[in-house]
Amino acid sequence: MSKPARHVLPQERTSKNMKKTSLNDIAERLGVSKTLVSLVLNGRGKEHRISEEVCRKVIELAKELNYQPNQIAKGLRTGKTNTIGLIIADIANPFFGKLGREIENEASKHGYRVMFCSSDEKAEKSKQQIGMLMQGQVDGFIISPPTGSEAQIQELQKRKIPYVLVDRYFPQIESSYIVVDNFQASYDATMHLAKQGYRRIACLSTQSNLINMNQRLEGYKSALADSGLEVLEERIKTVSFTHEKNDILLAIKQLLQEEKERADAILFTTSKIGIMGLECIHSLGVKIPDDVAVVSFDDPDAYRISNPTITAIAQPLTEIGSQSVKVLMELMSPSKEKSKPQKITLKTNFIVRRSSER
Amino acid sequence: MSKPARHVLPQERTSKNMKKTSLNDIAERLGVSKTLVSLVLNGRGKEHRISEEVCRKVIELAKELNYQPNQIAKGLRTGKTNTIGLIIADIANPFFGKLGREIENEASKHGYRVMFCSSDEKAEKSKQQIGMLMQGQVDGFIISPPTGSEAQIQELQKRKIPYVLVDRYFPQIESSYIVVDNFQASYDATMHLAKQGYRRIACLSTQSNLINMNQRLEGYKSALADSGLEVLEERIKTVSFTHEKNDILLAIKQLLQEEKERADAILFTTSKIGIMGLECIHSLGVKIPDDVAVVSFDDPDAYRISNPTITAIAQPLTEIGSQSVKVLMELMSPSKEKSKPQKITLKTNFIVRRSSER
DNA sequence: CTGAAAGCGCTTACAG
DNA sequence: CTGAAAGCGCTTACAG
Repeated sequence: MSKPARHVLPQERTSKNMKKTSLNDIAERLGVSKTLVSLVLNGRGKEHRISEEVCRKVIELAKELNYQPNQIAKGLRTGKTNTIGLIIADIANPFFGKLGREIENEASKHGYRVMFCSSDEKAEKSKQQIGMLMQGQVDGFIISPPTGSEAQIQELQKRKIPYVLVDRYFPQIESSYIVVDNFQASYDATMHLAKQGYRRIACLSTQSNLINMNQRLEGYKSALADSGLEVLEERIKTVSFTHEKNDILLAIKQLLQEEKERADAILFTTSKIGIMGLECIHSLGVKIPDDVAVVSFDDPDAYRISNPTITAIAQPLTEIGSQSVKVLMELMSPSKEKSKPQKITLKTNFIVRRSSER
Repeated sequence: MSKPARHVLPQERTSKNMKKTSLNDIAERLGVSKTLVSLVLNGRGKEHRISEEVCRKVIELAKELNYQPNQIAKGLRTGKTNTIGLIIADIANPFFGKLGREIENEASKHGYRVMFCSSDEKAEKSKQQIGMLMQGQVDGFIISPPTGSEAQIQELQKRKIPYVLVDRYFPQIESSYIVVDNFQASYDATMHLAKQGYRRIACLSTQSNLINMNQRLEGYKSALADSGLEVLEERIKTVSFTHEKNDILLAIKQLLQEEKERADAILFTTSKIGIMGLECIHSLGVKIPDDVAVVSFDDPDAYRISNPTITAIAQPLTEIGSQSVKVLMELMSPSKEKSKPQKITLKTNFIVRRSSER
């Protein structure tokens, strides 16, 4: 009885990893089948009425051999990876970093891990990243989709791959999403400035047609109108993602210096712009809030230790994170195949600090 | 000729995913073997002298069917996942967020993805996370090991699982690591304060015996000694990870108010402590640098927009990130099985700003 | 109560 | 130049 020739893997196992124990090892040592071991170790022993005696033995040996089920093999068999793909603009941006952390926490409660990709707000990048992760690596996605990524999202839709959008969405595509009420947040912030007596309120935003940014602009404009203030196009500046630093300096100079009617307040629509904007303001020697008041979306650490402290529109990151995971979990559960997309809009938290005092 | 009964997966495939195309689909449609298709699609057609005609056909059909190789299946077969496990304290902490981003960038150049876990500096957490990811999910680890995680690292060592440590390491364990010269950085920063004429220089650090923190303390003490200044234990305060906020406020009060000989400068050994510390200092109405000078490790955005701007010890995050991936890649390459651990110490960048001006 | 067998989608040593 | 077959480590429908 000659054994059939054993195939040898390219990376020889023996030197590496000291041969991890597999289901088979346990089965052989105990003289039972893999089936039984698998059942027992998955806690389905009782249900299959396997004797307590046998169960105990299996569990003991598994512990002794420090058995760790190979998730890859499990994944191949079951079609589940227990992994979420997270596509955001930049994990180094504290806004997304904090969001990522909240998603990690909630995912972990459901037994899920997360894989992240930074798209830098570039549609080509997110397309490549989604494509890569779609190759059987993740069970679903949480995505903050960049400008121009509609087709990718539609592709996910078409392929019935579970996903939820965060921070922004595409109105023409039926998706689940978790966002904040950007219009209201922006409206309230601008009203606050107007009530404090500021008359020449400017807005510095990003050059994108993403819905969240558009809504922030609209909220700003509406508040001006409702306060009897004029909406001047030259007080609305937008900056690109790529040359942000220069663009912002230029915009702020125009807002504060070159015009006759210089702005007496600025609304920043993201913390990234806000932080750079504040640097520019300081470098120009302009005083906050005496020369110009400042309000910004998001609430990074920097705004609390800034002097003066910066009035902020804080987003409920914990809730955005946990809700996005929860909704994704529902989409991924086999039972709820036909459930409607969930569209969740959360309130922001307006924190008045010294930068907008009169 | 009755077909053998086809097994049906629990999650019925037909409704989901519209049956992704597999190697087999292509092979069948073309009337060739899976082997051939696999070879061609992996660019090994020439090498195996498969006719150009056939190669072209395979590649064409693959494109047409939008074939995406199933990475899980590939992983099971080859034992490689092309994924790195990243264990850091907290992805929401901008220091680790930026590091994560750099690691992501470099990993992507090598065709790798990254999975992150936040350990909150808790050994139990990192143990659980490493254990989870070790179940065939990642090819190697980049870890910022918390206090008390020596055994976990030794376990990786024992199992010959590739890993590299960042930010800190355990001197008693032979590992590859990428760190900065913490002693020198701290020494230089303290000397800078001494040269500016500050005499009562305090240090606020974390309650941990991690080597990086110890070295920062040692650098501080050495510089005091070399400047002819006394090292007073009551000027060295440490705070726990859990109650940081309260601890810091208390420590700063003690440093600045309750003592007769109040501190005239403070060295913060992390940006997390630094940011909270600055908040406390502001809330106490103490002026920087007139009442107390400030220097901090790390260089978050906050330090540039703070008023005054904060003198910082910036770590070369790009290089730490890229080096850690490069070293890990070497460890994971089958050729270099026996190479010695790489121990890399990088220089920090001292940025003098207004918070330490005299 | 338990086991033999199929199969997830790949890669690769081997044979021709 | 090409294919049949084994096998990575699991899970599960089916048979007894």
